Amino acid sequence: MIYEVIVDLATNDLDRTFDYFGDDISLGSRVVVEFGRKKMVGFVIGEKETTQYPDKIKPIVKVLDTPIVSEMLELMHFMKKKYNLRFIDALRLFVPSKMRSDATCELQRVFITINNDIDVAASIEKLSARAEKQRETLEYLARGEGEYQSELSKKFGAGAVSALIEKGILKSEKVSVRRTPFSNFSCEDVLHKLTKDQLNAVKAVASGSGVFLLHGVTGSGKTEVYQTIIDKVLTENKTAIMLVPEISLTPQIFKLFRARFGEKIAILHSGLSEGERFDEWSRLYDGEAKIAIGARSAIFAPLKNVGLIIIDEEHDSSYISDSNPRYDTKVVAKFRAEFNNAPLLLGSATPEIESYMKASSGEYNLLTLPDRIAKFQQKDIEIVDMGSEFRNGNRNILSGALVDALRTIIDRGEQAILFLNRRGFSSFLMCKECGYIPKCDACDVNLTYHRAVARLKCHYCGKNYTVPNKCPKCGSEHIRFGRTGTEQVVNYIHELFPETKVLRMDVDTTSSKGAHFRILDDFGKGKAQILVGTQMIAKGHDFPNVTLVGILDVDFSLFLDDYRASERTFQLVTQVAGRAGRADKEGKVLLQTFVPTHYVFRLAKKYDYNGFFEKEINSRQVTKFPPFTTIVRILFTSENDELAFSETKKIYQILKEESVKNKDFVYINAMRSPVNKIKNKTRYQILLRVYPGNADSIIEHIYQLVATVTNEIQCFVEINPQSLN
DNA sequence: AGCACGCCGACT
DNA sequence: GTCGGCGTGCTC
Repeated sequence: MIYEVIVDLATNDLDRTFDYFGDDISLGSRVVVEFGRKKMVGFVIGEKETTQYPDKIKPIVKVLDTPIVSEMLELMHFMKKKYNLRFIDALRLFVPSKMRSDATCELQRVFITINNDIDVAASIEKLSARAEKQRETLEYLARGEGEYQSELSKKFGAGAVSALIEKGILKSEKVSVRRTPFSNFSCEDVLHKLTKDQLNAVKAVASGSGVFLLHGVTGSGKTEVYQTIIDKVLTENKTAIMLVPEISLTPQIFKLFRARFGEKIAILHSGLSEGERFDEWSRLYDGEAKIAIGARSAIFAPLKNVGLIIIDEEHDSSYISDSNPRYDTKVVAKFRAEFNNAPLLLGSATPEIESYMKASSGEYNLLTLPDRIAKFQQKDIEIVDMGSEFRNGNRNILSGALVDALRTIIDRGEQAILFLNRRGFSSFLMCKECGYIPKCDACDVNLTYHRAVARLKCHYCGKNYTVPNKCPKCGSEHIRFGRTGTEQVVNYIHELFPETKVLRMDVDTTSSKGAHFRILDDFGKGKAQILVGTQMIAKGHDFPNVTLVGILDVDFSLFLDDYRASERTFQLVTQVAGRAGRADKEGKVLLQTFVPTHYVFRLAKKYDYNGFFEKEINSRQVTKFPPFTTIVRILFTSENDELAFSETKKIYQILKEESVKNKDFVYINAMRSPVNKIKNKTRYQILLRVYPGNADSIIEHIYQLVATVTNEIQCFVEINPQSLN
């Protein structure tokens, strides 16, 4: 038989199969082949009877293992087409990196059993009195059916195990798959504890297929719903994948799911070493673990017979991979769910606008958990007008109201969280007195200040403006940009309350491994009364003693040059506010802003997601932004500026011409990329917006066009990009 | 990505 | 004469 092999090299001209011959090799096998005169690892992705190259063809040297199942081969083809990936880009996502860095690392694990013709009791007798570990090992094995060598060595030491093999008492064999016997258990005892809404959600998802959107406020018990449905799925002898944002993969979550599902879960997160990741992956592949829990990449978990996929905090931007290989986890999840005829459950307190629209239109099934469970209660959000603070002479980072509130909780011995926005770096102009922000005439998008040319630019259409030195709205001269860092806030608090301990959490303080958890843990234990931090303190942590949450500079996120700025801000405020949620204590949330009347804040104050959705969806429709259009960005990068320019222009002109004839084009323009030089490479971009109906075919066409660009220019196509830098 | 082949300049 | 520069092209 002729086999079609993809070699493990990521270059465009090797993005095709090479024919080799061999016998009885399964598709998806990882093989060693001679490529040129080097031995290389590759993947078998096809087979056929004949080859076009009968005189060149070589044999497959060795079959290592078969890590890719047919579902993943289909997913590979799907992702290649959808995201213009190379075969190998997709394949690499499906396999732990250890299997590449270490080609000899075979999937087969060594399984140890007691030799059939051995009398256990007699053997134990014969062992030396000092060989206690060996005796323990043998006794342990006699009770079960056998164990992986790695596990056994962990328990009794490698020495004891190998000594017993040496004596011929134990038998070792390489196995590629071992099914752990599945224990049936009932989840009836859990079901009766659920609220009516939770129960409805469980029933709907467990008996259905398609996409479900679970809209439940913070503390409404989404986790219970997830766990119960996973239980149900397991009793049907199926498997489940649960994705959470990387940042929510806290020890608390591990504990919660370990307690419920024990060894049946495998956890994949960025903190794992190559070896650990490989082990967890293997446990899923072997069928030993049935539930994969992890961040984005866990969607590629090697599970068979998937009965459920959950994406928690579905609005989180980390589900979109914005560096190579680029893909949208939700799209991949939908593919896998459909392939397995399994439900896909998206959960969030503040769903993505696009998801909620699909839920309203009936494309997704909407499930709601409107009530918080007893121990949680939403606290009032108080809006503090920083403009009026400023006019009254307080130019500090903290408003009078927030300082008073801090004093109160310090006196009571309670805790506070102060939240700052990490994205403050993006510089836009704002009037400190009236909150006016310059916007682009054509795009209804906030302008960004470019220091180099001292002008304001629109990142969506490229139009630029002069910088006003007076506010055009109120005439104030206090129109400027600026930002405050966590460090400044900490220093200021030290000045005000020298006795009070403060912890700081941001990129600077969490760069070392585990620092993240340590800071949160210290704060949880009460080692500090105030925690000052960025984005990373917004999620999932539950500190019962926190009774005050201060949101300091969320305006920055509101005025990013991003069509999702309002959405992101609403999500952020809702999420941060949820940190002060315990019912048995009084608590409040203070939100400092220069634009107190902005609808995002007005609606967030009332926790009114539906109101926000209505407002936002209207504005998206009017301004023709997603989900009513699809944004495509084609980025050209090169050290050769002239060439990059001319290639950009060439592609632009082709597309421009098409856009005149094609009604699906809403907008198209070419420009220098806002960050127009990175590592000495100039950057140009073409931005277009097209109606979603035929977006796929237009995008495919763009992929073809981009393939004609000379190799000297790197060219990337992004769909609904997260950032336009 | 490697690794060959290949066709010009400056060396014992 | 030949050693070696890295441009170009191929790997089933």
